[in-house]
This record gives sequence, C-alpha cells and structure tokens, in this order.
Amino acid sequence: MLRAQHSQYGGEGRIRDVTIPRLLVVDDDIETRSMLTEYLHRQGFAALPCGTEAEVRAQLGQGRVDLILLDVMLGDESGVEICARLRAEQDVPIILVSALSADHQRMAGYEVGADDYIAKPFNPDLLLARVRAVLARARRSASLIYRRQTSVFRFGGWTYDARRDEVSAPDGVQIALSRRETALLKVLLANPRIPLTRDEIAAAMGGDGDEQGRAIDVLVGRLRGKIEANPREPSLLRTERGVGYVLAADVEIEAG
Amino acid sequence: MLRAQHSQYGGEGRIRDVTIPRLLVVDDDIETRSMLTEYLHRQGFAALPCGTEAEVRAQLGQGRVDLILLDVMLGDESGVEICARLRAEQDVPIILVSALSADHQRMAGYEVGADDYIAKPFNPDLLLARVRAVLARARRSASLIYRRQTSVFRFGGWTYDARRDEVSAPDGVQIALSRRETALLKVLLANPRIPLTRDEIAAAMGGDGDEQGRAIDVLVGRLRGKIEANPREPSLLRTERGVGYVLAADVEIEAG
DNA sequence: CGCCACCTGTTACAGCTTGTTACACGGTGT
DNA sequence: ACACCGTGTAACAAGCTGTAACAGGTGGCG
Repeated sequence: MLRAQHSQYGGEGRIRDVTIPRLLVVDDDIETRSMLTEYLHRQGFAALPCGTEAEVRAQLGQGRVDLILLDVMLGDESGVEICARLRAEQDVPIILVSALSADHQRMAGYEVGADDYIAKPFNPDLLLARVRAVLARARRSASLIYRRQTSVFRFGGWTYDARRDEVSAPDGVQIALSRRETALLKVLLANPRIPLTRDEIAAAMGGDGDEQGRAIDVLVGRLRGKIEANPREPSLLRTERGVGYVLAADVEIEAG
Repeated sequence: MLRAQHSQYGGEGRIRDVTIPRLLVVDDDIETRSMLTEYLHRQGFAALPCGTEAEVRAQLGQGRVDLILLDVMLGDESGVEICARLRAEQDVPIILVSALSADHQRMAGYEVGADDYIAKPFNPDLLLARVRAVLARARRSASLIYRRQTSVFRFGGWTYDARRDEVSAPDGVQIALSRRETALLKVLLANPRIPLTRDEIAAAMGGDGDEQGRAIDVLVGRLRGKIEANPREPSLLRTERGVGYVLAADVEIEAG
C-alpha cells in the first residue's frame, strides 16, 4: 500500500504530460488584458482573460490552471489581497503585475505568496521568460517524486536502488524485501541517525493514524533478520528504548 | 535535499522539521560575501560563504543546502553557467545576483533555471523577502505530497479520503480495499478519463519495470468486484481494448 | 538493593493478499 | 469461416502481515 502511495505521484510524470499550459490573465483594463492574452496565445499558451476575483475562481472551478498573471490594481479589488486568499487555498503559481514598483510593495507581494513580481511597463519577452521559468519550476516540483525514484541510497555498505527496487548487501548479493520491509527501509533512509517513534514510522509508511499494536516492532525484527550481520545485536537498525528505532548509519544519495 | 525527499512518504511535516535554513552565499568579492553572510546570520539563517563553484559543490556534498545566492560575475567563472550546471543536477533553489540588469541577462538567468534574479545594488530587506519567498515556495513544493494526502477524491458517487485511507460507496458505506487495490484506485484517480496501459499502471504503482503478466488484469477485476454495481458490465473502471483501463468518471478533489 | 511495571524481542499462527496458471469467451482480421 | 488475440475469471499456492502470547531486560521507585 505504501508503495502505491509513493509511486502514484511519481507515476504522474511518466504517464501523461499536459502540453499546453493554461494561464489566467487578470486585469480590469480590457485593452491590457486583450493585448497580453493575444501575445501569450501566439507564444503557445492557452490564455484566459479575467477581470475580477470571481472570474478567477470560476476558471479555477472549471479546470486546471497552470499560472495566474495578476494585476495589483484591479479597480475595487486589490491584487495583493486576492493573491493572499488564493495562496491560502492553492499552489497555483501567481505572478503579480504592477505599475508601482516600490520595494515595500514588492515585499508585500512576496509575503502573500506571489511567485514573482513584474513591474509595468514590462518587456513582453522578459514577461515570457518569467512565465516560462515559473512554469518550469512548477513542473520540476511536480516531478520531484519521480526523480527521487531514480536515486541510489548507500548505507553501511548496503545499497538501495530506488528505481530498480533492489537492495544489495555489502558483498553485492541482492536480497529480497517484502513491500512493507522496503517501505520501512525507505523511511529509515530518509531519516538517517534520527530516532523515529513507532507512530512516526507508521505514519511515514502511509498509515491512517490508527494504533498499530506491535506491527512495527515485528516488521523491524524482520528487516533486521535480513540486513543485520547479527540480528540480536543490531548495528544498523538500532533500538532507542522508550523512543523507537534509528538507522545508525550515514546515508549517501546518488542519482540513479 | 534529504528532507524534501522523505516528503514523498507523506510524513514530512509529522516527523521532523529542520528549523534553520542553510544558505550558500557565492561571490568572489570577500567584502560583499561577508556583509551578506552576516546580514543573513542576523536574520536567522545559516549562511555559508563560497567563492567558487568548487566550494559550492563541496558544501553541497557535505550536507543539505536550502538556497544558493549566486553572483553572476565570479571572477573567471560565470554564475549563469554554474547555475545551469547545478540546475541540471539539483533542485536547490538558486537566486542569481547581478550588478547588470539588462533584460536579456535576466532572461538568460531564468532560462538556465534560476528561481529569482536580484539586481545589485539591492535593498537588503527586499533580498530578504525574496529569500523567504523562495524558501517558502520550496517548502510548499516539498509538502505537496503531504497535502495531497489530506485530499478527498470524489468520483461517480464514491469517495476516497486519502488521509483516512477510506473508501466510501455512494450510499456512504465504507468498503475495505487491499493495499494494491487502493494503489490502483489512486493511479486511476490521478488520471481520470485517460486510458492507461498495464505497464503504465504497474509503473505508477511502484513497479520496477519487470513484466507483470496478468497481475494488473486480475487486480482490476478485484477492484471492479468491489466498486462496480455490475462487475461484468463495468461503468466506472472500463476496459479500453488493446490499450488498457480507464476511469470513466470525473474526479473532484477537495482538501481533506 | 529488590521489586514491579514497562518496554522490546521473538515465535507461532491465522487470515488475507497477491500473482500465476489455465480456461473460456468475445472481438478482430484475413 | 476460421484463427488468433485480448480480456475476464476461477482456482490455487506461496508469501505477507499483524496479532497474541511469552520471555528477558531496563529503569524507576520505595
């Protein structure tokens, strides 16, 4: 089950890619809106004009939005406040656009969670570069899990290759771990030398918060049986009495 | 980096938080470096001065780096090129710092993957706001998977609550899915109305690329047996002959 | 120092999960 | 019409997984 939880999001990058980013252009000035929308269309984006927060929300409700270009002065509405409200609910990248470029205003924009801030009048090509940078960054974030799947973890002479899902002993011999054993190992590898409580381990393995009984202890024992030279005196996967368990090894991570 | 990695396990926010961001200040000018490093120290960051790419790499090799402030003019080295190289290998946020602020240079910076671009001379408070914004954004990205874990998916009258790991039928009755069944459901929910090949499904479920035989088919059959009114004539989880399977329902996602 | 409660390791077991295999049926192409 | 391919399904075996019970060790308190 945990495995599936990991891989689901890693698999997104490998299954389908949406090719046309969908942008909202939010400005109460119709002419500015149209000009920018057309420009972005020509650059290969789906650009949708909005004049108010309500229109923005309507678009968000209707489908995926990849980025919002949000003017600071929106008639009766403040773009900065809209940005703050949207950020509290959404991860969608937001670029604030303003004719005013005083530093304290820029800071306010960043503080409410804008991804970038562009001063009018702007060079369209620079705007484009920023749009692309912000989109690329968002794409990179979305693929983080996928990339992590290609990592090789080294600890205490052992190797865990996340992409191949293979665990190798110091002598190079592969051992077979069950799905739960692998999940436990991954949690430990992600937290070298940090004692983890049983609840923390269970949660990290995808638990729903229910009390686990002694399941983690048994699982630890099983993993020890496979990776410890002497499971009765573990050196890699140690117990911290009253706390939980700790991977007592440094972990080195390489791209797979 | 390690922290960001184990967010894939859905447990980052619940296991450990690293509280002091670690920044690299990269500038060949010692005075600038020192001034900035001290300023950032006073603002609560761990700021480490570097003068060359080699020093940057040494720091990256020694431990987690949360953000790199990278000057464009680095004596014999070009900050933009260093940025490009680092970006190809790393997700670490990079802010380029330059005395030159022509638009084409800024665009070059964004194109090589910089997260932000600051012109010298800069207002230290504005730099700080940007550092914080970039760090906050990185943190948000790192917590994406965790947030997804709190999501509720609705499809065809059914509900999957990711946090509780509960699946409910249209009549509100909970059904029990096995771990693999849940994993399959998640893959489908992440790709509504998109036909997925068996290989794609297996990969998204954490497969290591090995041929799966008929396992996915059997699993689909089992999930159908639990969620279809008539498993012999499935309406939710349909077969696309010669391709694979598709979730024939719209999916609505709510924060949990 | 001794006692006791708690913590952890371990074993055995039962139930469930999971993938493989084999067969049947329907669809498609020649 | 026939052959082949793709998919659904049932049966089965092996493995996985957590629970329960017991034993030994540890730490705190009197």
